[in-house]
Amino acid sequence: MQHDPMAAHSLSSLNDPQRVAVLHGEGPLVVFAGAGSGKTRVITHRVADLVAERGVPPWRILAVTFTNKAAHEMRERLERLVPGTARDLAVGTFHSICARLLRRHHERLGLSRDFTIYDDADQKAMITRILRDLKYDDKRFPPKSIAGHIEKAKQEMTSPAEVDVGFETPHVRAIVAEYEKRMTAAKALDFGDLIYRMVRGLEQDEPLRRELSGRFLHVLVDEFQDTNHAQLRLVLALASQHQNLVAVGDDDQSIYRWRGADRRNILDFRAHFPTARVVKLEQNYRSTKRILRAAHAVIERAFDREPKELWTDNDEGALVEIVRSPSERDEADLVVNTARELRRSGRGLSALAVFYRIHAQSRVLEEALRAAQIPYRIVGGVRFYDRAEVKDLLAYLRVIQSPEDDVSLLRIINVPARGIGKTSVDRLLDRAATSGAGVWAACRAAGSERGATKLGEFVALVESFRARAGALDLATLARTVLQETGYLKVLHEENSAESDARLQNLEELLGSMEQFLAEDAGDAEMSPLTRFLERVTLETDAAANNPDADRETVTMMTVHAAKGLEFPTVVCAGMEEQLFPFRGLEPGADPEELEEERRLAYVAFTRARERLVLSWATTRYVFGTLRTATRSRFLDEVPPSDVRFVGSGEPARPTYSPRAASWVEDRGGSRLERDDAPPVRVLSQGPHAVLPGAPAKAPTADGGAAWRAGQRVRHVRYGEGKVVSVGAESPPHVEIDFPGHGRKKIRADFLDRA
DNA sequence: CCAACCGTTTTTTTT
DNA sequence: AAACGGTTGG
Repeated sequence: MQHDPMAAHSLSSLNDPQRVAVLHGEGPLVVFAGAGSGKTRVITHRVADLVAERGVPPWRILAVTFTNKAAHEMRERLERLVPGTARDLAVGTFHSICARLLRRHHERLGLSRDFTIYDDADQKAMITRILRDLKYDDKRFPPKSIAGHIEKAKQEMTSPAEVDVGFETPHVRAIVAEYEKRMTAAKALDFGDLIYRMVRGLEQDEPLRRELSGRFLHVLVDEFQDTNHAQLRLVLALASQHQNLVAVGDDDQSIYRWRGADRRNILDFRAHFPTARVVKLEQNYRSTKRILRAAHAVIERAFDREPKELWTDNDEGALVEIVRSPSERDEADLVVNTARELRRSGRGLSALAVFYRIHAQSRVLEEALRAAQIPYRIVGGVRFYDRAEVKDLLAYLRVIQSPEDDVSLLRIINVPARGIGKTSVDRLLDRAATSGAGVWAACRAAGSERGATKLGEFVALVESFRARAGALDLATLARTVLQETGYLKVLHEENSAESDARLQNLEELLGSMEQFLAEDAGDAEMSPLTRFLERVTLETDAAANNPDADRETVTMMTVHAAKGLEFPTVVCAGMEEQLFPFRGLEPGADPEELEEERRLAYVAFTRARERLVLSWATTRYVFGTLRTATRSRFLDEVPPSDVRFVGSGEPARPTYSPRAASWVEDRGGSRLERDDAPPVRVLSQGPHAVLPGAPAKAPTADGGAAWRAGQRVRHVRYGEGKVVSVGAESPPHVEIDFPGHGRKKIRADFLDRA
């Protein structure tokens, strides 16, 4: 292959360990890549080098990423480094790669070519129906926990038929066996199946393993610390022939244990591959020295890590701020003030990210930002593809693709209402359960009988769609469905703010179909319909398709969503015990839980480039009741010489105890100095400023009459809306129609006149 | 078959 | 605080 000037230039910009990782030849390699150490550069440059310098065809390189966003980014970066090659690179998440391989080799794996992928909600619906048919109490056997057992078994590569859950085992096994049976009948695979089936196929079908592991000359896996056992087995099988496996990750940033991720996969890499080369990337290019010291102080207290310490040539930087607020409202004001500061200084709002441990914390922050008219954006949260109308349309398309898909069929059988009510559906379900032939077969049988006109019409409707599906393009087919089912008509007739929002969402979905068709490269093996459905089930990370990602806004997200990102200024909100760390505090708790919280804090701190603000509030509403909080232990671990305490956020007379490797607080017996002492209540601005025990703000504060239908009102969270009805309860509630949010029942003293 | 009403639950993180 | 699920009454 000829010399690529771009690649050559890039090599000289790499540091020594980075260059070793990029130029590493054959054989296994594990790269411990600390936060901000240029990990993505190493992976993309390595791929580029393999293609441009070593002449490896891109389709013979497999790159596994953690998110779809990361997969897209890698493709884009490779395209820039070595134009014309990115299209052929085999890159994707574990799930998308397995889905692709399972389809390509469906026949020998005993799968239908156009299998459907069930997400968690579909899986739950399936289990719920099984419980009903098998007459199990869904209180005693919660569908979520059954789903958990199934998921866990597949992650650990044990047959779901062998789940062991203690004394309930026989019942759970019966349910799981029925689940597997019906999934097969429905031609559906759940998320766990995608990996589990592929691994089983590879391990049991030697020719297949030879074919695939022969194809992939090089296998690279990013975020290796977050792989689970099944994923490890997959990687081992795919790399079995050439043994050119590169595992990149950071055990300190392993934050998905709860989802089956096992840090041992990266820590014990050398046990799997005794000849593996080990590279550690420890130079950090992102943060100031102070920020790194703060992060290191937290992570060095973790047990059982791969020894390493980040260092940087960057400046010492500003002190880390630890801010104490009397309430979460005041904490939100801190965020508002920080945003205003950045706007004033010309840095802009996009320089600011706010992290929290759980989504529920975003509400107060949103209210404050809205009230201050500061634009913000939430990463994650409610997903587009989770909205009811979107799921309805997708369910229609899935039924058109394969009517055996019971879960989708039952979702749409009476949507929009077509006179197939609960009684009819129940009769149908009983019939299906008795015959064992699936719901669609039951529909067809029952639909042909007299007295079941509605059902017959429904069957005819679906069949007419199926007949036309091949001739119509995806978007036209979807439009036809919306029209001929009357779905659009019903929404138009409803003519409310909510129905408008739904129509808009459907319009957006149709738009994304058209875009998909335009960009689509085509695939001889799969129809566009199949591929589109697969994509929307697998590409659920909100960041992947965010149109306004670079708008000038504050960004807010959970710490999990922040992994891999960086911002000039980071505010970590809610640094309190029982919130962050959230778990692992109960006496009998698994110590690993607290360890994971610690790594989560490390991830959060290391996102910051220049300024890190750690905020906590002495009181906070949890489940609508006021809770007194204590500072997070992680705050106490940051060296005080790197900290500026704001709002008496400092511990009372701290003494460092190197022995215990933690900050021990000497409260000197003075109750007044305690941080968890009753706070002096400072009233914050805004419509929520209500003294505890004081009468709620009168809804008629402007001296007018009580609330009445048709009135325009404003809510801090939902914006302007129109009163639909006024409740008689106390405290008074009002039902409001908010454009874009639908109908909400809101306590009247949380409203202002618009 | 629906709206209204009640008590209950939510809040970890998500491919 | 507000959404949700189940029940009941029209």
